Amino acid sequence: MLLSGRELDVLSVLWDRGSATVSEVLEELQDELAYTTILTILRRLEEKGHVRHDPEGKAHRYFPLVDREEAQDSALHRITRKLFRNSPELLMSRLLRRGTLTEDQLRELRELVDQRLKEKGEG
Amino acid sequence: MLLSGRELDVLSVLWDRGSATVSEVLEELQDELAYTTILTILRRLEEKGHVRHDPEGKAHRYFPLVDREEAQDSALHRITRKLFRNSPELLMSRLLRRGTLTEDQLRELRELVDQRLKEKGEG
DNA sequence: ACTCTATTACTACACGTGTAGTAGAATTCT
DNA sequence: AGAATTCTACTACACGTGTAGTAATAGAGT
Repeated sequence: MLLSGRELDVLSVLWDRGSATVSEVLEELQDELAYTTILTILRRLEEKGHVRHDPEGKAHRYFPLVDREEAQDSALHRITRKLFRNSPELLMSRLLRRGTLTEDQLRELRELVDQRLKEKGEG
Repeated sequence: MLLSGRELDVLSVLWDRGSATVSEVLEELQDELAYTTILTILRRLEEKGHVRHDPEGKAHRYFPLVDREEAQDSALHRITRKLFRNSPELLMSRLLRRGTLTEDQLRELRELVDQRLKEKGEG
C-alpha cells in the first residue's frame, strides 16, 4: 500500500473522525485546497480501494477501508528497507540519537522495551 | 529533501561504496535496469544537487553530496508528521509492538535508551 | 588509422500526483 | 416554482518518476 502525501492528509481526517464528507475534510485540513481537489483525492482513494462512501443527503460520506496501523507499518517497512538496510533496530537507534525525545518519553520507551523483553522471555 | 524509491536505490550504492560509476551501480542493484536508466537517475540526482561527478577515463564517477543520515532523518520526519501525529515516540512504540526485533536487539535498544537517559540527566 | 565497445547526452513516453475548472444534478431558500 | 447553493462527475494539465531508446563520442584493441 503506497499512499501519497495528500492521500495521507485526507486519510488522516477519516482516521481521526471515523468518517467524513468532503466539506469536513476541507475544514480540517491546514492547507487551503479547492473543494474539488479533495473530491479528486477521495475518488482516487476509492478507485484504489482505500476508502468507500455512503450517500448522505446530497453528499457522500467517506469511510476508510485501510487503517492507520496498516499505513504506518507499510511506510515503516518501506523506509526500513530503503534507508536502514532493512534493520528496524538501526531505524530506532537513529531516532534515539536525534534526541527529539523527552526524558519522560524515554522512560516510557524503556518500559515498552522491558515489556517486550519480558514477553520474549516467557513466549 | 525528497528522494524517490529508485533514487534511494542508487544513492544506497554510492553510500555503501563511497562513490560509483554507472556500471558499478548497475552491477550492485538487484533489479535489472537498463544502463541508461541508471544514467538518467544519476543525472537527475545531479540536477537536484544530491550527487556530483568527476570524470574517470571515459566514464563518470559519482559521489553523494547528501549523506545517508540526512536522508534517513528527512524520511523519518516526513512519516512521523504524516502518520504518527508528529510523535516519534508513537512511531517507536509501533515498531516495538510489531515485534520484529530479536531479544538481543531489544537489549541493545534498552542500552541505547539508558544511554540517552543518562545524557539527559547530566546535560 | 580503423573498428569495436563502453559511455554519455539527449529525447521520449506512460503513469501517478497535485491541483483545480466546468457542467450538471440535488437540495434549500424564499 | 424559481433562484441560489452545494455537491458530484468528468475533464484538464503540469510536474515528477520510472524506464529506456538513439545518436554521438571517447577510449581500447589491433
